[in-house]
Parts: sequence; structure tokens; C-alpha cells
Amino acid sequence: MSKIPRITDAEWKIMEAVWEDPPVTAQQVLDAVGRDEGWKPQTVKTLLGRLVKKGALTYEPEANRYLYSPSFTREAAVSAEAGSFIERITRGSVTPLLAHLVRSRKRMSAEELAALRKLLDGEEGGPK
Amino acid sequence: MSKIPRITDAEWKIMEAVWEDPPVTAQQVLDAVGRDEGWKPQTVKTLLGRLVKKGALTYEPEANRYLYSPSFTREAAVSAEAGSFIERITRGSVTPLLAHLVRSRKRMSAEELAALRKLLDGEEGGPK
DNA sequence: CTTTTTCGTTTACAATCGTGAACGATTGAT
DNA sequence: ATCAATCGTTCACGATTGTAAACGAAAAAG
Repeated sequence: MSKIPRITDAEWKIMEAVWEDPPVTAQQVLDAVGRDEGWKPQTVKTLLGRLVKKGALTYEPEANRYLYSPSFTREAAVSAEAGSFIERITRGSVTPLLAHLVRSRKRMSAEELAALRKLLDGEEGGPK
Repeated sequence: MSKIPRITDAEWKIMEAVWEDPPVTAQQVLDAVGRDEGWKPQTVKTLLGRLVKKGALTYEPEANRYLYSPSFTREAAVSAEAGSFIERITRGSVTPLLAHLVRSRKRMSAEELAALRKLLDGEEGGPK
């Protein structure tokens, strides 16, 4: 599988909009993020272009414009990011990170908590 | 407390060396990271300088050189990083991240697992 | 058909980052 | 005293990032 490229902060916002409901036009992305991000149309265009160049998006011409689609799932991207994040952290404990995650549970649903607990239980015994 | 600045990849390696055993001299940092990072002395100096400017390190002159110390703990830095990491992720589920973390448990000791589980239990009921 | 709008592409430009050389002040060695 | 090694500081330089204007083609409007 082709490597997932590094997505920058600004690009990430674009990707979110694309993942939301692909395929999308530049206009749709603009409406979705440009609005509350305060970006000019050109900024969105530039970012879309860069993401295509990086291989994070693909497009197919439709009428006179492009329909952009993600080259990988959001889950895959998050995993990759987490991986490189952990790269820096490996010298020490990941506990502060986990603690932070669990504490800022604003974004963690009950199901996610349950899933995490299950993961922990599963890992406890040290499988394979 | 003063805000924790954004630490870049290269800078992070320097910080690790400083956290390891502060206060340290530039020479010590060089020995610690320059070695296996393949950095020239000047590179280490530059990074130390930038970190001081950013407020991530403080120094006090000793003899003819500086003794550098971190301005905040590693835990605080990791937490801050995690926070900004989560910033991008908030639009969706953090589960892929958690799964990744737990699976790459290479760096998680039994105690850490236990601590995390305890955190989960504590949070479950949803305290104040 | 001409004018205006919309597309994607090219170019721009300051800020940050990675990597280091250049430089002047000191210190240590001879 | 003099020369070499070491310090921290300044400057450098290409690459990436954030943010966008310029530009030419094509489509929509009149």
C-alpha cells in the first residue's frame, strides 16, 4: 500500500471536508471549511492542489471541474499520524498522552470507552 | 503558567536529551543526540538557541558556557502536543488513535496499563 | 458573440524548519 | 604572549507551510 503522506494542519481541515462526503468539488470544500476558517477560495484551491500532488486526494474531471476523493480513509490517516506522533514519544512513557485522551473525554463516547477497555483487556494477556 | 510553545521534530530530540538529565551543556546534548542523529555541533547549537528563544529552555552561564534546563516537564509537553494533535481529530472519533496506542504497547509497562485502566474506571461514572 | 464568472494552474512571499558555515570572544595550551 | 580549540551568536539557504494574487481557459450570462 502506498505510504500515507504527511498532512499539514491546514491540509487536514481540507481532508476532513473531503472525507465528510466524497467526492466533492472545490466549491463544496470552500463552503464547508472556507466559511468557518475564513479562507479565500484561492487558498482552498491551493491546498487541494497540494493534496493531489502529495497523493492524498485523487480527482476526476466532471463537466468543467474536478471531483476530489480521498486516497485513503480517515482512520488510516489518523493511524499514520498517531504513528509518527508516537515516534517522538517513544523515548518515554505514552501514559501522559493516554491520560490526556481519557481526561478530555469530551470526544469519547461511552462506546469508545468500552472499546478502549476491551482493547486493554485483550492486550493484557499479551496475545500473539 | 506560560504557554508551552510548539516543539518541532528536530527540537524535540534536543529536548529529550535535556530532560534526560538537566542541567546540561551544549556538549552533553551533542554527545547524547548529535551522535546518533548525525548532527554537526553547529546544528545542536542552533536548535538550543531556538529553544531558548521559544522559551522551552532556560540557561544560566557556568564558567564560559551555558547550562540549559527545560522550562517545563516532558509530561507537560506531551500533554500539550496531545492537545493540539486532538485538535485536528475532534471532528471524528479518536478510537483509531487509541487503538493504535494500545496496540503499539511496546512502550507500555504493566503499571501503565493498570494506571490507564484506573483512569478509565474513574472516568466512567463521570465525576465533576 | 462579448462580458463576466468560475476553474484549475502558476507564481508569490513571508514565516518556520532542518542543517550548517562564518564570526567574534574566550579559554586553554604551548 | 601566541596559537588553537571552544562558546554562543549571526547569517545562510533550500524546503515546506499558510495564505493568496495573477493568469489563461472555459462556461455561463446577457
